[in-house]
Amino acid sequence: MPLRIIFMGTPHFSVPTLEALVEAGHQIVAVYTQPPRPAGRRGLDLTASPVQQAAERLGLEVRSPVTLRDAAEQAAFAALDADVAVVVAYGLLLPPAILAATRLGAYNGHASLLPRWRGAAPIQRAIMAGDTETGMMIMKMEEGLDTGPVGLVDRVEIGADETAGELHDRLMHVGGRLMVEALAKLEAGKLALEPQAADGATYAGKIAKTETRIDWKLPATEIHNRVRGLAPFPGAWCEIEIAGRLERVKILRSALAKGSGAAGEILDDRMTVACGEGAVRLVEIQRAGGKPVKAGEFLHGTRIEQGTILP
RNA sequence: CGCGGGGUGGAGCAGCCCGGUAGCUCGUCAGGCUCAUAACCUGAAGGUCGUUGGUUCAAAUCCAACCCCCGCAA
Repeated sequence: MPLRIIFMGTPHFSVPTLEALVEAGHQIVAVYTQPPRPAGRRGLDLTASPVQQAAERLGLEVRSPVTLRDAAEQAAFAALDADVAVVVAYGLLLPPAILAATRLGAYNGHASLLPRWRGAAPIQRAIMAGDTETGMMIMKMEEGLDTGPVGLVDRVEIGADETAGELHDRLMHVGGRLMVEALAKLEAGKLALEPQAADGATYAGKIAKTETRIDWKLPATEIHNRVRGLAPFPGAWCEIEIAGRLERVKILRSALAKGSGAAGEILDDRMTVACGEGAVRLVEIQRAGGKPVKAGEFLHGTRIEQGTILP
């Protein structure tokens, strides 16, 4: 039995779930997403969200209200007479009236092992914290931020060198499958909801730009985790003197290495940098104005002398 | 009209200010050496220097317009 579903999501992460629901034969009565925002360097172009682009490709109705707080929007939502709302990284708070406006309620796909990493950036925070395991959870939404009871869990190992981008891509597909499974159970009345653990809640706050600069005084493992957690977006960065000028470069991939020295010191001709404790090798780098390149290619055009101290 | 960097053989860069026969580190191909934790030696191929127009005896280099890429900021 197909369900009448309202889908709510915005970034790439949400798209596989939308596609999986369509694939599973459900009826998507409307897709809610964040309105097109100016993007790009010229400042003028409005760019539709990835979810909107996918919805239009699939021939689905798209709605992009700025808020769901006013009565008119809530009435329009309720008038869809949906069975369930499926929410994945939508980006807007859902007021109680919305949560209660479908027959079965609103269900959210979240990329962490709740109650750890509630909030905006669970994937990045998990890697930055050095977690070795995370997962996808399907929970019933409540008023609180990611506090609802959990219906399904799929645990996933985090590789020692895995980046947020890679983990993101894996989890979004896991999330799609898990949501389809959850809805099948829900429809059959077999979705058991369990309250989240009382202890261990942490919040995955948005990434602030002050966190993206690499501090070479930190231990190597922390720097490596930060590089992984911020790659490919927004990217951890540091400054390197190139041709006599300090230039900002993003570090998109690193590896833990042996060696020690003053924090920020280049230890060899392979971009191994001493940290406050231990060392990391810079593996993939992007100069301002350039595209990402392997450290080897970077060095073909730019000599970095051993003994240089990075600020 | 938000700020800024850039488009040079397959890759990453230099050369541009001070116009005059295209350079560096790699890669590729051929041969040698031989098994080297991103080897070494010798030789070779490969470029309308983003596009269009202008200035000039001469333009990668100066001028104008346009296309594309990227960093910051939103």
